Amino acid sequence: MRLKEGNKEQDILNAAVEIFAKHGYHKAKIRDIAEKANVAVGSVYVYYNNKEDILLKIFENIWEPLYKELKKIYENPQLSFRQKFDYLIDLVFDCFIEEPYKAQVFVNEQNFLRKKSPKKFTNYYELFMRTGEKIFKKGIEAGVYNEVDISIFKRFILGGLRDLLLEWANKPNPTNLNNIRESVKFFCKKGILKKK
Amino acid sequence: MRLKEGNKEQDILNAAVEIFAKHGYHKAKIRDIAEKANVAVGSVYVYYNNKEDILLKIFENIWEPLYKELKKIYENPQLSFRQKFDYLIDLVFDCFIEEPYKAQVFVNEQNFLRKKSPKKFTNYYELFMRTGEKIFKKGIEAGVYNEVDISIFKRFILGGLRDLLLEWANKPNPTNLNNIRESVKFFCKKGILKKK
Amino acid sequence: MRLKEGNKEQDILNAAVEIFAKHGYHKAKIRDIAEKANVAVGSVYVYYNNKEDILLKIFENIWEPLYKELKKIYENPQLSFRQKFDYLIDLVFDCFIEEPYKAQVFVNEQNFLRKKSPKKFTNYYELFMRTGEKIFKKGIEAGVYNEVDISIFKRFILGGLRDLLLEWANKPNPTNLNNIRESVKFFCKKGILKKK
Amino acid sequence: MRLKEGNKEQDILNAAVEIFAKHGYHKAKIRDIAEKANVAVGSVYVYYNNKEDILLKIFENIWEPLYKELKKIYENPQLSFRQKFDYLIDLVFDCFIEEPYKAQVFVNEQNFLRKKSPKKFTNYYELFMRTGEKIFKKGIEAGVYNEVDISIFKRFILGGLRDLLLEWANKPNPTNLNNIRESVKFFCKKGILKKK
DNA sequence: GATGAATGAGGCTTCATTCAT
DNA sequence: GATGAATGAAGCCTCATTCAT
Repeated sequence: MRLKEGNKEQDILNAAVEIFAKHGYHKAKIRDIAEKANVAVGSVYVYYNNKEDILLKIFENIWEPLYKELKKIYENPQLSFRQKFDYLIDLVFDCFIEEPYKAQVFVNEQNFLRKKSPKKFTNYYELFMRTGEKIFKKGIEAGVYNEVDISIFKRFILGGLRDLLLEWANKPNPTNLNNIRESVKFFCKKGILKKK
Repeated sequence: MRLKEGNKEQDILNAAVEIFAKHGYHKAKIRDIAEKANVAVGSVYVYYNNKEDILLKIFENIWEPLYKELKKIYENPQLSFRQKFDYLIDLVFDCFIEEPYKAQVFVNEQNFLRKKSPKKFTNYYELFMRTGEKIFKKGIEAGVYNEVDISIFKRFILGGLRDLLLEWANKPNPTNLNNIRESVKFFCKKGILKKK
Repeated sequence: MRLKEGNKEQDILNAAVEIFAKHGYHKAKIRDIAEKANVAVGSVYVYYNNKEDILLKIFENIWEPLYKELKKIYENPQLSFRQKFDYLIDLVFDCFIEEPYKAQVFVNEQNFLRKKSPKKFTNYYELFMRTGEKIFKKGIEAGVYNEVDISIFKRFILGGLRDLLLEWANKPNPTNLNNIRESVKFFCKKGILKKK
Repeated sequence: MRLKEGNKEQDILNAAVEIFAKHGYHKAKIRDIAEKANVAVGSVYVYYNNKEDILLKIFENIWEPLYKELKKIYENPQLSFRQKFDYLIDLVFDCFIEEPYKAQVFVNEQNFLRKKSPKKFTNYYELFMRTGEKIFKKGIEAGVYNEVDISIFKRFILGGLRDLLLEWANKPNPTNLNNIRESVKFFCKKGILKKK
């Protein structure tokens, strides 16, 4: 039989990330994805059921490693809660540092996709959020974190990160991203008001 | 019931906010907007050049009052920087507290619209951001705020607020919004780490 | 407002009959129907939900008058059973005598459509068949017709008519159709075996 | 279970009959046929040039034995014309009595296929029809059959049989088919009108 | 022969926008 | 201004067929 040529499945996914990032999911055309992947239009449908399926796969690929890494942080007894917070932030940034297109898709399409297909959206997102929540909860119990409303705080943090990622992704530059990362850590930990 | 007063322009805008919120800008149909507004499809084009034009108007209507109110806060010598921060947060929440549909459009469509038509996007957004920046700058100079990177901080705050607004808008409830508001103020000012 | 120009709904239907007849339902293209009707492709969807909907309408238009006329025959006390049979046959032939395209669609697409969308298929078909059945039943009770199995006989007759209609429709010619009509009447009434 | 004996060609044909029957020729997918035949898609094209070719082969397989059997009837001097008619009807029913799928394909696809590819359609069909015609002609000359228009009568009979076969094939049951068979013989021979 | 990955032409349908009244 | 019928470009997806192994 005819063997698989190269890795079309991955090529298509990479192309989709770029096309979705540049034009947005709705304006992105399957034809453009296929062309970018050096693949025929029909081949896209050999590997994915439809356009939405591609986007779902992209988010699966984002949230699965994020969750798995966060789990390690959560379960690591060596780390202080201060460190755990820093590492959580690092995790998100590291996920996108070399991949601004992925960052754009992540920021721009998640809300839409979760609303449209909540059943199909990757479970790793929920797992990630719950694990983050558990870290905060333990940190509060340990008296290290302030007694914030965790469910609100976690959304706030993630939302803030998203906007920063997007801005960076429009003019990607690793140095900037590291500046951003440290700034975020600083004011998430210290807040805006100077200690007296 | 109040009789139709012939303010079709506003009826269409209100309808558009709801339809955009429910289906997203791209999936929203002009026909649905017209129906919701009790207006013929053609009438939509009497008042707006095209679909995008409606969305631009919605954002104009959001950012103009936000900017104007923020300017008052900025210029008010009576307010401490601590208060100014609180008021800034209140401003954003008050803008949406009775209008979850508006919140959803605000959160979901701004990035897309700014990217697609940066020239046409309301200037009040930039004015608002710059004014916020000036408040922070002065607060830092006054030694009240920590020396955060303002351009990063402002995006972070706004991003965090957006995600929270969206979550709330999916199950709108004024009490919740006020809880969220106070939580946000707390940890933006204090940070997550407890003072020793 | 813009008024309806001519009668596009009917134009489209007429065009569809011709295109369906020539190419068959499955190979028929909406574009060809639109062109034949001197109408834009989109206009087809102003009047019909989809391709199948057009075909359903065609069969509605065939079976509704057939049923209504047959009902008159059934209820007419002036007619002998011998006449009723002749009139039934005439009814079907008259329905198609000037319209070979309609005959082709009638013959070629009914089975498919009934199988695909039994719920949406016109009720007049069932009504027609039941009325025909009632005529035969009464004719048998009156001792005029042989005691054939009606449910079988009615299908046989209709099936035979269909094939004849199709052959005629491929080379339409009113004279032929009248020959066919009289032949059918003859052997349906007398059978193939000569009376001794 | 009998082990696979490697008769892919026949397996594919059998699978095609079932798939064509269930979905209709146009909606039938080569992939489904291949799956049903436990064969790879490509293998279908080892044995058949294309989809239409499969259908042509199915009809060849139907009409060839029909013709050959009818020829025997025609040439058999032992049989009365009365018997010849009965045997003709039996022939058609026997062809499908164990194979409702084949009946469905026979009824639903012949018109389409003959129209689309008259050149490629099996010659045995024409031979069958001509032989049937000859039987009737001789029966008329012998004064046994009524002087019907043979070319019309043969189409009528065949059309009637088709509709009955289809109805039966949708709910196959050998007993019913034998009832149908006898009914058909009865009224084809006697007609609907009772002898006075 | 056997396989199934790869292809790409083609069609149905949608829907923002236009325009005649 | 108001209307809604009419338009037609554009895109997702299907699937028969091909072909490299």
